[in-house]
Amino acid sequence: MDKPEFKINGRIWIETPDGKVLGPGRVELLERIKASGSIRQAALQMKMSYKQAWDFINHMNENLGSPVVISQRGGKGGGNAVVTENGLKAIEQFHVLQSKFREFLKAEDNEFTL
Amino acid sequence: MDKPEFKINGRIWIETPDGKVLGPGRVELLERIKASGSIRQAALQMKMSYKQAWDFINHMNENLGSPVVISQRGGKGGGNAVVTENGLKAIEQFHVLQSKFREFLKAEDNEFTL
DNA sequence: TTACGCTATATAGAGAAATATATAACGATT
DNA sequence: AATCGTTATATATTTCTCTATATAGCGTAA
Repeated sequence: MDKPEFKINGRIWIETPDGKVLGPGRVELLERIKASGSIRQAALQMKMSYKQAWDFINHMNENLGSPVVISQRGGKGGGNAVVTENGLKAIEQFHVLQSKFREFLKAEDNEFTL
Repeated sequence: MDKPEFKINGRIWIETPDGKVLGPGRVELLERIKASGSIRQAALQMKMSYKQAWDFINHMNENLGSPVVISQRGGKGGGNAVVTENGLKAIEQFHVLQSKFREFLKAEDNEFTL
């Protein structure tokens, strides 16, 4: 049969009254900062401009209760960035949500047929 | 405490190997075409350019198995557009999905706290 | 004290995406 | 035949977003 294959897909994020504050991209950014200790390197890895990465982090730091990344300039290596405890919790909790969402999508995947 | 209020939000859509083919906006467009009998009027109501509306419809017609909108030019009123049986099914099924998704979001809404 | 590489910030520029505009085609109605 | 409002299509323009670029600030280490 030439029935087209429809796939249900989607995206979830966390928002405050000020708008989106955390989503898959920002979480990946946090994880890469955690791994590399550098905003710049994380941005490069994701082929994202440093400015965008910095804007994301700044926005998260200001809207996620307490900072998720603490950065310093100067010193060994020129500076560094570390993910805070709060940031680690954000990563963890978003992963849980994302996992449940994937289950939802999987469960509904055969529910759309024309 | 000044714990910020986090809201989980998201978006779902239907896609084929060629990309997104149906989402909340396109469904609303179909509904307005159904109600008005006009692509132009539906686009105006949604403050969307006619071209964008037409492109959406064209893409849906070509990727949703069979056409969802049939349009004619000339004649009484200058022309008209009607939503097909297939289009009605698409609207209906997407609403079902969307409803389940809202339930999912609601259920998970307290699951993100920092 | 100089060099290094990163953070921090502003501004300019490129690219993409949406909109606006223009034009042709069409058929019932008058 | 002339009119009308819409569909259909192409092109130009605008708007927006992202990227690129430039510059300053910083502290450790050589």
